[in-house]
Amino acid sequence: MPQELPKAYEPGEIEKRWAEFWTHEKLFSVPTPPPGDRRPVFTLLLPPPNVTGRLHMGHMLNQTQMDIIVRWHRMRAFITLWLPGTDHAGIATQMMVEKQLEKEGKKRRELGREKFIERVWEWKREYGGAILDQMKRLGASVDWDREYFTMDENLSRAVREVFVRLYEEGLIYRGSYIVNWCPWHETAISDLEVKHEEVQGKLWGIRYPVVGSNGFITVATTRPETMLGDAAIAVNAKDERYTYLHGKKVLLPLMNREIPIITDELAQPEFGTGAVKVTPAHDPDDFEAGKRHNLPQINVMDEHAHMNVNAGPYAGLDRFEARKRVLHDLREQGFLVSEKDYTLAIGKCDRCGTIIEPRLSEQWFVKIQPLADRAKEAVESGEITIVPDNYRQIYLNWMNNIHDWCVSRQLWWGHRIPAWTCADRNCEEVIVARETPGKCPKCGGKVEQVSDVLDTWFSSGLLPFTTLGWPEKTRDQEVFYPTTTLITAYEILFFWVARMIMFGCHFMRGHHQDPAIKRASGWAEKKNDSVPFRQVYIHALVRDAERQKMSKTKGNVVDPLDVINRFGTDATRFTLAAMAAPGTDIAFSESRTGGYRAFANKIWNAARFMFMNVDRIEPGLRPSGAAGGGCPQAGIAGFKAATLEDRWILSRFNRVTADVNDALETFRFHEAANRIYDFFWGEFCDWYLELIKPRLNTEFGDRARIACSNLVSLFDASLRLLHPIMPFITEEIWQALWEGEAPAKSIALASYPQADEKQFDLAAETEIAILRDLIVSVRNLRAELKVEPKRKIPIEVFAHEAQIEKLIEENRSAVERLAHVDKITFVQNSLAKLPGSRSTARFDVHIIHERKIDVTAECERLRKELDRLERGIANADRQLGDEQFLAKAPAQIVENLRKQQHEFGVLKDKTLSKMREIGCG
RNA sequence: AGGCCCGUAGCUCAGUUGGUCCAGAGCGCUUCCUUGACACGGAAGAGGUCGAUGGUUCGAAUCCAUUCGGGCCUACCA
Repeated sequence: MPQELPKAYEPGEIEKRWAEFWTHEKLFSVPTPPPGDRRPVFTLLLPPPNVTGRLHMGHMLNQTQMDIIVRWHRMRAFITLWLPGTDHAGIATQMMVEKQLEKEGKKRRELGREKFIERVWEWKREYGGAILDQMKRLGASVDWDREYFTMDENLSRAVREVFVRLYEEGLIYRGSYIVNWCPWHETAISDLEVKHEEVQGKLWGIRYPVVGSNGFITVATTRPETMLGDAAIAVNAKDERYTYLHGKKVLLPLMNREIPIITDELAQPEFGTGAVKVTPAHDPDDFEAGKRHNLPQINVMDEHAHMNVNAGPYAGLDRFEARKRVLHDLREQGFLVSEKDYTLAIGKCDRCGTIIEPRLSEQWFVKIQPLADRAKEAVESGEITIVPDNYRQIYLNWMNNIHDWCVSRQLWWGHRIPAWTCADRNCEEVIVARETPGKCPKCGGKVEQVSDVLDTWFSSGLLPFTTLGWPEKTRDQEVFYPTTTLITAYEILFFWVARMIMFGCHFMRGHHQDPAIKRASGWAEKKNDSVPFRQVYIHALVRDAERQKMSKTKGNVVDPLDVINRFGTDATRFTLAAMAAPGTDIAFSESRTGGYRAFANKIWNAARFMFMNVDRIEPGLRPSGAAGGGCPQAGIAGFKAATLEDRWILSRFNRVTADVNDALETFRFHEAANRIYDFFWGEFCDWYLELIKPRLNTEFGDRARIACSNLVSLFDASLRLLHPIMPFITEEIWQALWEGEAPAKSIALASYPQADEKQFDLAAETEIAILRDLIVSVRNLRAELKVEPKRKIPIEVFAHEAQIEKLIEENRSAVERLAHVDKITFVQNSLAKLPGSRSTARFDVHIIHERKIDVTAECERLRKELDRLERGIANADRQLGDEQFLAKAPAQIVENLRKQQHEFGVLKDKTLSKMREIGCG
């Protein structure tokens, strides 16, 4: 046992040491359980951080919560697998390496695809692991032996398999459609990757001359440059204002091209002039309209969003420069009829902020409806539960309005689409295959692989089964699929969670989890094992102290590693847990973290106190009755409840244990954390330790030995209770407590406390509450009467019942010590009216002290007290006089109210008599 | 345009299905204490009509409606 623990807790060295120990000893590695293993299983997939990622507060919160849940299950003897890995993050990683090249004065295209990808792998080898190293620092108890990377060969093979199967099932198609195009990245992106922003723009009115008349038709647009690609003007068939123009043509200004006037639902009579320009190559609605009317798709921009040859005189201009010129020319030529302010929502690229251009291009799509239907059903039927509940509805709403998913990206880094096209211009056959085809199966010509790669979320959506060996059927899948829980942020509910559900339900259809394991794990009643997880917990967003979203541009990002360096990982974890009430965002406050570092310090010093006593009383003492090896164990087995305070703390421990287990079951991390905090500090340290000090100091054996042994057993159990939240300090003290003879290699593998109802003791809790009241009352009086702190004073006590007098008598020395009293005298009459007294419904206490009380202050206090009591009595009278209340309220409530009414009555009388006595006005 | 969340002490937040919480915690603040686990400590204290209004109920911080204030997300309206 360490004789000399430092006085103050220094987390840095301790945390580093244990983090290394845990990974080095492979404590959290989970070999595949053999057939016949019937233990319960808990599986959790780490939402893979980007390889380019740096740890931020969101990760830290996410990982803290996951680690708490994981450690809690592991300590309750579940086979607990937490699977870590990283995501290749197509766009982000490619950008990172491009920037690196830029510094060397090189460009991606100069290097060529193959060389470039080599460079990315190099970069990945060099810097890719950073975030996982940071995770180790947090103590994340993941299985490092199973670490994956989404571009690993086995996962890549699975991606190809999925793509080919979906294609064969008709769920993937290729075609020319309008997609969100980022001109900066030069790639298509999905709807989800577009962020909408309200901006002040303009709405311009442009008039088009009607061919064969002197008339005009006026349309409105926010993007005038696209008029260069107009293919028609649409009016609504029901709009009588334009009936006379049906079948006519207009002359497209600037381009001098004739285009038809068509009738289409696209034009809504209420909006603007009721006439709308149709530009099929530059707007999704117009695209659809164009198809309905067989209009040409005139693309006037290239992949950089510069105008192309189709834009005639504007060719070569950037889109915004072109807009200026078009407007200028329209104005000069008299076609621009109006210009007004207009707020519009423009789409920007999520990553670079460039304004998205709707662009007509050849892309690959996943036909989403059949997948979405099953994914919706999995949640509606309760096969997957989403916590908090309101996210369930958000998920379903999204599923109901889902669009086909554009999965191709014009990038180099990623899973290349397993599709080839015949190089022969006359053939152009498309082949989708698992392996590179030798030649075109149709014409025998040479084939070229499609250059696009897949959306990064395509591969991450497969992880729940691909990390378990899919497409092979493996024992890992039987045991660990469906994964149990997913803990993640709302931000990726659609990007990732929804896609996992769609893919999981589709590709794992017909899968069955090992029935014995499923039953043992508590999922017997769930019918469907194709789902990727049984439950999803969506955690909050971490904001800064001012509730602002953290962002690099605002410069308000709190670096978790910086916080950890100052306060310790345990304190940071505890902060996040304690603030993580489900459904509400966290405003991260460092003062709070400071408070929890103090808590760690408190634990540390309580441990020093314990060790000091063990060394003195019984060196080599171990916690008694502790079960190792993660067997669940109720209560504290070896605890000998010899005294009132022993019975009390044992009861309290069991109640807190029940609450903590209950809270963790439903992801109420804050409640678990606060319960332990209040117990350890407010009850264990403030009262229990103080109460047992005299016993520890007795020179004669048994009393001290029992006290010491109880202390050690209680401490052991408390450490285990706290361990999931504060893994490091608990490991440090626990290992010291067992001095190399622990029942497990680590506290992480010891058993988690369970409540034992037999150890609940309501009587002890009530009695300690009375003694605490008495002690606090005396301290209170001392402070008010300004008794010098060092001076012991005599008190008188009047107890309402003999039992209470007996209780105080039996605990006389504790009262004397903790209230700094030198003599207790029991009297048989109320002391309530005496100055320098305090009353409760059970006793009056009076301190004998010559100092005059401050009458004004005392009267004011009494008036407040009286006021409080009278309000309480009035309330109770009103309710108890109400027949409806008596008839409808539960008996327990009525009884408690009666009791309260009585107690308040007693106290009111006491207060009044005292006020008369001191002469309050 | 639709949807969601929040508004409780100076600050940051708890308060699970309405009653035993007419309200708790941490930080901050005031007074006192360096008593051998801990000043990252101990003791005592001040501080809130739970955004506003109306309703449901025997009973509301907790449910409903309206309203004000703050935040967020989804959306192809020129």
